[in-house]
Amino acid sequence: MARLPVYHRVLAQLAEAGVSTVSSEELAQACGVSSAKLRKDLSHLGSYGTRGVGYDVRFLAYQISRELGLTQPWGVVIVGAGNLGHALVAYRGFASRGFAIVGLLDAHPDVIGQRLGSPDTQIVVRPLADLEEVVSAGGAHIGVIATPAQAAQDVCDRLVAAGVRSILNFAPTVLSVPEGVEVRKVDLAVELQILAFHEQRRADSADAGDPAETQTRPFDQKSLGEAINA
Amino acid sequence: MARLPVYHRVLAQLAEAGVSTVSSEELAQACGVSSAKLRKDLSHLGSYGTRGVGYDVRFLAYQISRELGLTQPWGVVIVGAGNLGHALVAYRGFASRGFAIVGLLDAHPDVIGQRLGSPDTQIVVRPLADLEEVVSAGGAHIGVIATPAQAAQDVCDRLVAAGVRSILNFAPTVLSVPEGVEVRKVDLAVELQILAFHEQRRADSADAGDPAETQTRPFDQKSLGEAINA
DNA sequence: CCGTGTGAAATATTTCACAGCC
DNA sequence: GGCTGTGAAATATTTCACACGG
Repeated sequence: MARLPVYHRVLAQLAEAGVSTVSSEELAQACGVSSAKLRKDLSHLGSYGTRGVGYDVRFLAYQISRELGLTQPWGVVIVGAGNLGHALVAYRGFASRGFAIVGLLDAHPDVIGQRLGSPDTQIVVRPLADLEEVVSAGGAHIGVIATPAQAAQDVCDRLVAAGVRSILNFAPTVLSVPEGVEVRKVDLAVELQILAFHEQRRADSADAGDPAETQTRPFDQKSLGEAINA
Repeated sequence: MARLPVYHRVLAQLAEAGVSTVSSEELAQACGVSSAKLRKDLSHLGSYGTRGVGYDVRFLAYQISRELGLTQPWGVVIVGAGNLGHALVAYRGFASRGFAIVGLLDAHPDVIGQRLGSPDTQIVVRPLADLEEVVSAGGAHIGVIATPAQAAQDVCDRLVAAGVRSILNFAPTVLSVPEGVEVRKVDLAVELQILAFHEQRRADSADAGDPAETQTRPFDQKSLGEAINA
């Protein structure tokens, strides 16, 4: 479960829109969760709401950002300057949430030295060999792996050896890391496959009533659905 | 939960490496899950293993692909031809799993008409106005939103109106969709924030033993950690 | 009144542990 | 003997429903 960041983003948007107070019901709706779940989540942070009124938007946003560690800057190293690496560098959401890209690395000679990013936050692609130096000089806390699957484990090992303990992996591979290192992964094909599964389920239930068809798929659709859902 | 796609990918890799049989223990390790969980997940599909032996790699891979609906091709429309759109078009993992990009759309005049993709699977950026036509002509089942947050809800509405019922959203916004439409979202900033949270927790526990410091953060770290974990 | 905060109940998921089959 | 498949137990998460404070 990772809903705090969503709450935070929605609160930031509300604040920008000039809203000063929200009820759990309103905020929950905007975040796509139930109000009971939202209140339970927030209750873990403390009692920041006012009964009969709701939550102060800016105050709650601040409390969540403190909780998430967004009040201090985190250095991010991105390994892989392909299309995905480019997309990450261009992504506006990082800087605004306290993430600073302290390095962008790639193994391919053609892209090394390339200058990316907006004029104010320019970044140069450096050779993969500089990884250790970039991590220690830049004080990077988080490593992002945007390389081909083949290179991912090696890059991961080097990031860990250099002291990085939080890794975001876009390569379609299961990384093995020592105890204490946190890995999160984003796999585009996996997301599409989950959607395909639901499409298929819809197609299947469209021919419900055909007994022969039902016979050839002798599993429990309900529990399988539960098994694959988020 | 969405582990079937991972099992499938690892099985495909094993098959390619010439492995013909795996035990739940081995496969689980390669997938980064416990063997009990793996067996429980697989038991929902049927009894495809052999006691005392394990699973036939190719057979199990096929059964999972059937389950996921990977045995038939799914059309994918990508809206947004920025860096992320480019990355998605370039991603090899789609075609190999039965996903065909039937259209790539963008609102920006500069990129319309641009040709992307490898020589064999070329794709041209078409104007956003063609969305409805591309969806119906291409028989698209899945829509991918890779636009700025601002445009996402409008694009989503048009995709749904055109008949798309499965959406993968990369824009940092909560989409509202009618009943029966499945939305999955990938938010890069959210992933980084979750990692930042863990970094912060580590930093906090580093100054454990300082009572004053503990006093100023009067929440239950354990349950919060549980609340944010995947 | 209204809406938060929260115990208690209902669900869901994960883990255990072992019977059963190859 | 080894490994799957699975009930039963242990955890975790979500939902309910309402007491309590502003």
